[in-house]
Amino acid sequence: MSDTTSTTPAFDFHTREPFWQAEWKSRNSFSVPDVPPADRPKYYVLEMFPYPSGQLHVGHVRNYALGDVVARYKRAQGFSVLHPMGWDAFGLPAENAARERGVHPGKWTMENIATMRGTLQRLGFSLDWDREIATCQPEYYGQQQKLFLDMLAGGLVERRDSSVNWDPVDETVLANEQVVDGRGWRSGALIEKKTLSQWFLKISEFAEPLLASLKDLDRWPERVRTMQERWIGRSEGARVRFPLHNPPEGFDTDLDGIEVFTTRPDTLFGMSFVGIAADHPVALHVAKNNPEALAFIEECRRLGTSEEVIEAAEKRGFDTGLRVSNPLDPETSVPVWIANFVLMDYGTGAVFGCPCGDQRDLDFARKYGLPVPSVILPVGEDADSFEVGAKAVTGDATLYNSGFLDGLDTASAKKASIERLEGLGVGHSVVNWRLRDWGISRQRYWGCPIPVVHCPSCGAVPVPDDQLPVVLPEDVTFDRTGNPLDHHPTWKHVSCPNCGTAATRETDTFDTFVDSSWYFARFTSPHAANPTVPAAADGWLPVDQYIGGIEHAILHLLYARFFTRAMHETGHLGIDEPFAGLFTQGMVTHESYRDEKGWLYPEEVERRGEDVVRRDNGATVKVGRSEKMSKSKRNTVSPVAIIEKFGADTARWFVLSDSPPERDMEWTASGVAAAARFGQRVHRLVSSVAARDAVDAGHEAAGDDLRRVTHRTIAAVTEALEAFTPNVAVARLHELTSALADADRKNDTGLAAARREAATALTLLCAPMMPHLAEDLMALLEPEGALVVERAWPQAIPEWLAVQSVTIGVQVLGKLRGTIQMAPDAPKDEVLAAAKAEPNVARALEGKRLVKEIHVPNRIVNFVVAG
RNA sequence: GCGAGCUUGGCGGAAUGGUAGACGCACGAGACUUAAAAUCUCGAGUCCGUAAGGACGUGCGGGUUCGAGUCCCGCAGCUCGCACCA
Repeated sequence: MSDTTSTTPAFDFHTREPFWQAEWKSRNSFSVPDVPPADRPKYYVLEMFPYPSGQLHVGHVRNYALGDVVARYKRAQGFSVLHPMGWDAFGLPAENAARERGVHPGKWTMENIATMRGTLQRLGFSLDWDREIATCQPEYYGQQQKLFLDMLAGGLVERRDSSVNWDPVDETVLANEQVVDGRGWRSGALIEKKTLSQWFLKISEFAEPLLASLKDLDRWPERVRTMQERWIGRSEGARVRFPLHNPPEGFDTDLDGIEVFTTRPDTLFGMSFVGIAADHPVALHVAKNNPEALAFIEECRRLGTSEEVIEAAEKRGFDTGLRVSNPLDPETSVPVWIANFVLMDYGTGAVFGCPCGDQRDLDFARKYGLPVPSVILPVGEDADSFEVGAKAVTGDATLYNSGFLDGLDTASAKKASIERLEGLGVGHSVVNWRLRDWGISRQRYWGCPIPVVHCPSCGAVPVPDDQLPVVLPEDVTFDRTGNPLDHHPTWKHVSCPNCGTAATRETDTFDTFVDSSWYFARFTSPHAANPTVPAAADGWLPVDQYIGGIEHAILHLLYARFFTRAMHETGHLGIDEPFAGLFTQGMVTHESYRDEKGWLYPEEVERRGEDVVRRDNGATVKVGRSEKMSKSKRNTVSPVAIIEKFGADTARWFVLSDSPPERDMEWTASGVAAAARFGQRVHRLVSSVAARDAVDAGHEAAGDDLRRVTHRTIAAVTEALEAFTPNVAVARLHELTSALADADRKNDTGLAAARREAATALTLLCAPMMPHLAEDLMALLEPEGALVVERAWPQAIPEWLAVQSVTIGVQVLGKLRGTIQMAPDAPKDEVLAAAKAEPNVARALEGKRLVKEIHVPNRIVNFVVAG
């Protein structure tokens, strides 16, 4: 190899990368047993599994490269590492493909999986492929059906009516995000609200523990915890019942009052109206014989879906003519309004309006000329002169004009008012949660069948264990609207497991968030006959490091946390929290290019000096800012093309360089080229060392400096990987490479041992990022030695971390005036003397009186002077 | 509206309260080459100065400190999330 000319590429990734991949595979380098071995600590690294959309994109490459760095690093550190991969394989795009192109969702999905698996494997990730799972396979979803039935038996599931977005043209239910301006995204039809009987998981019963244990997730990003906290939405207050003064005829007895949730019971004396949601039972009752009320309600419903954002500021209402009395002040009564800003699905769907203490109530009162009684006095204001203006009172205040609450501060008044309400039997303190139960029924084909049979006499009957899994029928058609499961000729017709009479299967399938709520547990025993195997699941879980996009900060992570608890309750897991550490990585962005004809792909343009031009005709192209890659702007890069042109190691190295992983990173052609260049440079250098420097050379003093750099680099890279900053590790490896290049140029055999040591360290330290190159280099350095994947992480020797001399900055009044070289830990008086002797410092001190001398050993000297 | 995060050279970024700008990109100069590519070396925050050196400098304004990119208070801009949550 020593006579290699500089024109041939040193590292032929086209052949070497597949070679090492095959080598790892044949040695089962990345497989681990279902039960973690007792002789080593376990480490479970997991990246969020992908939806098989068709092609891997560079965002995936970044996600999985990060995870692979962790996995390979931990493996080298002596951990037994579980690092599995699978597919979030159910979902709507497969059905859309079926409708648009006539391809069966299963076929479409499995083909996509094959393509994407191929790309992942070509990237050389250290995955245990024997554990691969696809959620669309009965082996997986059948176990999910068991989990569901156990939760049903355990009282964690409920069937109840719920309203959905119904597209009357496509005859399908739409998710909220599929409803655009009140119309179906595909059909354009006006969406209707339709009430269906649906299955719910009782996540709200877990609101308290889900909230409480957030504080223990100290290796989660603060903002994810905050988002979940707000989503769960605990709020303390009171429920208060307002008796109807003038109930209209025909009112049900349970409608003889209006129940309100409030966090401000202390402001009851400031009440000027009660607001109810458009869908509130009282509102609906009023609308029965009041066309105007009905018209207003219908308008509110429309606004609910379409112009919500535009009209957000506009408070509107309708006076029902009903009045309620104030329980704390029974002599008074206030009107009941239907108000568009009151939500039916929060609290009780009714509020009492205290305009002086709530901006919305104030806006509403001003608009409709309702009174604004002043009951909250801001600290420092005078009761006789204070008036509420355009802003409601918030912040520190005391109550006044409020009977027995007068003079109390907000907190005391809340307490006192609740006590009074409870004494009167008209209210009580409650904790209200924003989190609502999780509706999991979807009227779709491509999902996990809900394992229930509906019998006319027995009702909803669980499918018995010996009839599981309930498998999706293959022979379905998408040539008509609606759910194919529903119009399948035979599938849904079964006999009741209970009584044997003719019954029908549930044709709804699970929300695909269910599939991803427990896959991390299934990975620990992916082929077991039960959902989990306790020794495996409890041995490997929790996931030590979970890595994925911030877009899953709330739903997926919250559902997975809930599911883990539910699986604990039903005996499938022994833990409560699935993910001990969470890392959310940023997006990959790219410049966009366009000319007058439209957007251009990056490969259609090239840089010429300052300009970017079209490759085909040289015309100048307009360059847009770097933003999230999207097909519509054509600012995408294909991982497959990058691998073919530069190799997997280059792609991996590049996505780990420069940008810290939690931030967005910009994909640039020059950055990829630099990564490729670096890999080749390392290969040239290490080849040179391997060819020239004897394996058994002894260390000589000439190599001391290089040794120090080597060990400092080992320490620094280790620290950087521990801190999840591979970009910093990359920088340190550049430095080691430069130092080795300097030593390589010197024709000094005294450097031989130090060069070998540096080359070996460089190889091992690069390995988590560029594993194939590292194997090639190690094979050059030690042809008979072990593979890199079988080697331990290098250890920095403390002796060589010590520096020979330190550069100490010398400041005068905090301004740097010079630097001095000193032996490490030199005595203070020597350092100060040398500092004063530094010519530039001496000049700055001249004629000044020394007030104070600051000395931070090995770092800085600061002279404080006067005069 | 509420909340979180971010703001450092031409660009991406580094920096336990202690020499700001490591490392990389782009750029410039040079070496090698008939030439180019590749490779290698050197340079570079801005301004003043031939230089030595000096002034300024981490979004803006204050503060704490011998010393602030870093800590505290206020403000602005950008990004993201939630959004009439009673």
